[in-house]
Amino acid sequence: MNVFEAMRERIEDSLSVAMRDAGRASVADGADFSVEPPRDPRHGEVSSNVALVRAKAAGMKPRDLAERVADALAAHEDVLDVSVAGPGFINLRLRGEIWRARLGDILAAGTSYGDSDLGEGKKVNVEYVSANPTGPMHVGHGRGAVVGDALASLLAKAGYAVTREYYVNDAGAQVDVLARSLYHRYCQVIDKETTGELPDDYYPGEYLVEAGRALLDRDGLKWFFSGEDEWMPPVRDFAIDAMMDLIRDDLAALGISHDVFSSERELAVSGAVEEALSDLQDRNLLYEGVLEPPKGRADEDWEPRPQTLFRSTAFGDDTDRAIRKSDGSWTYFATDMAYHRDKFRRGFPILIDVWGADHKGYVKRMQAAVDALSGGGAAFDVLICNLVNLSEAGRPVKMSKRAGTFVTLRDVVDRVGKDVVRFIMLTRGNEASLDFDLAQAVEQSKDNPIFYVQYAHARACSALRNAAETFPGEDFSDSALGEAPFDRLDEDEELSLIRMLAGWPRTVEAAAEAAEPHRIAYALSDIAAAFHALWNRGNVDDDRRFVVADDLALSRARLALVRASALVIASGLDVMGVAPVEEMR
RNA sequence: GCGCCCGUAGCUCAGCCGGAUAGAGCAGCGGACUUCUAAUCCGCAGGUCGCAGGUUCGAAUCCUGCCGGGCGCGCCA
Repeated sequence: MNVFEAMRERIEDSLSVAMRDAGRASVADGADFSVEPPRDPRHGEVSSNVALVRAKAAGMKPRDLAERVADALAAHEDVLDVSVAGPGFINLRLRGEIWRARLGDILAAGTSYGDSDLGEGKKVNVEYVSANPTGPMHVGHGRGAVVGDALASLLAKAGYAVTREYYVNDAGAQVDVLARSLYHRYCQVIDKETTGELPDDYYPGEYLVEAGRALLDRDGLKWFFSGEDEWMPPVRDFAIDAMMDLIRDDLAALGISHDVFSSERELAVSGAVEEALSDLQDRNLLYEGVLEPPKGRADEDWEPRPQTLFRSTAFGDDTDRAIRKSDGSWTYFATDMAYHRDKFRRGFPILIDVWGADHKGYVKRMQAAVDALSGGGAAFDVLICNLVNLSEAGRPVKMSKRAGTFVTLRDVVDRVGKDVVRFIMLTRGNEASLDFDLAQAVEQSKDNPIFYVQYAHARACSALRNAAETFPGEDFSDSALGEAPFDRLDEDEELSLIRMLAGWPRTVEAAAEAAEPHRIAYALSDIAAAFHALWNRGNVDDDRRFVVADDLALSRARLALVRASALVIASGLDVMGVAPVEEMR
């Protein structure tokens, strides 16, 4: 049970009662008012602004309406105390049992506590990573990967049917360059002397030397004496496969696997682009035109050129967009439009893309395109992930591909571990830039949020281990603790932690609705803080330890709270893709 | 020039679709350990929410205009 949602319904009922008693017509219902824990605990346990929001429609002063609703609420058995405060807030205190009973819910549900049907099983496609298959992933890609993956898990927890998708940009000039780079390495492996140095515009990474050897192993000297026309297609395929293997390995190291990989090239050859454009053509959204040069920027190479344009300005874009290059091939935008149309037509009414900050300027045109191609039927959202600034003990890590000092995502994951990387990547909103300090990330102190949260979980496990020693033979399983006498939990700090845990379903839903997985990290930090505070009381006062040797019943009740805290933390870590630890040693 | 993002305590940042006296961590100061791991906790101090208007019962939040910073701006993906 979600206490706040349950109270929302009671407030709705009380509102109707109040209106009827006042001789007013009932006001249309809806979720336009808040039911939430107030920031200041002196304002009660549950607070609502319903009277402020509905006063106008009710034709009453906010405080008058609040008084009436409060009177109706006061009659409810679960409500201990109601007051009207400030401009017309209704503040409630509930019977302790309402809160305590949530411990039973948590112990019964385990880490699936907080699961919600908010999404009503609607299909959502989350496209993330989509790094070009030209080399290993860098740290910036890693952020998009973690944010996308956590968002997908979050939406799944909130009741959406989520598909995790990767768009492989395996078409266009860059994969040809990749193929040439690989071919060059292949030739170098065979005969370094005659092949010569790697040209400047080729991909320089060592990983292509390995791929070159692998190509030699597979095909022998077959391509060494042939012309580019001949070797390009097979070598390109080989290169893309090799790079995708590399990327999949990098992702696996982060614990990420996608459900669907979509190929740009397959899309281009399947005629999907022509279909999409013909859709637009039919609706008169394509035309031949000449774009204005961008203002305020001197561009020597600018030449006015008539080209096929998509009327994206009709959907809020700043300028219309080209769909064909001068060599006759499609622009990236054209294939990407076809791709998004394809996703929509595969039955996803909700599309979410996770992109890097360098693609921010691309958002409007894609929104315009999805709008046009779905006839407004698709909800499309883009999460932009800002830069990651890597540092080491406060000093920025300088990276240069040429100097060979480039730090890859894999380097970082191998250094600090996947769980640390994932957690750190979620400690900021995705649009804010993120400082990632390699030294601080593994520091064992409260400066390090992942340590702080993991430590709380470990401590909880420790308390349970201790209980098993103190009370040999006693059953401290989740189901046994679910039967503990919760009414023994009557101290303010205990109740305050219980209320925090009871708010977990609300946190999950709010984070999912806002598509902000980082909120989970913040919520876990809050819960960990409350848990640590509770723990420490036991250091000051023996009677307040979780395990009290001469009072089994009290111990069981407290351990139920301890276990419930661990389960909620584990539930949040699960959304983040982080494994909870049971001890820190 | 245009577009998007950002500007909150000395520092790094939260702030849920407008809500009550703006929060947390770090740094600073003062306390709590013969530990269910003190790897933690408690307290104190610290703010014209960039500036100026507007919208309204109420604005850090929404709107407009400035100031300051970042990113992007026809055929690269």
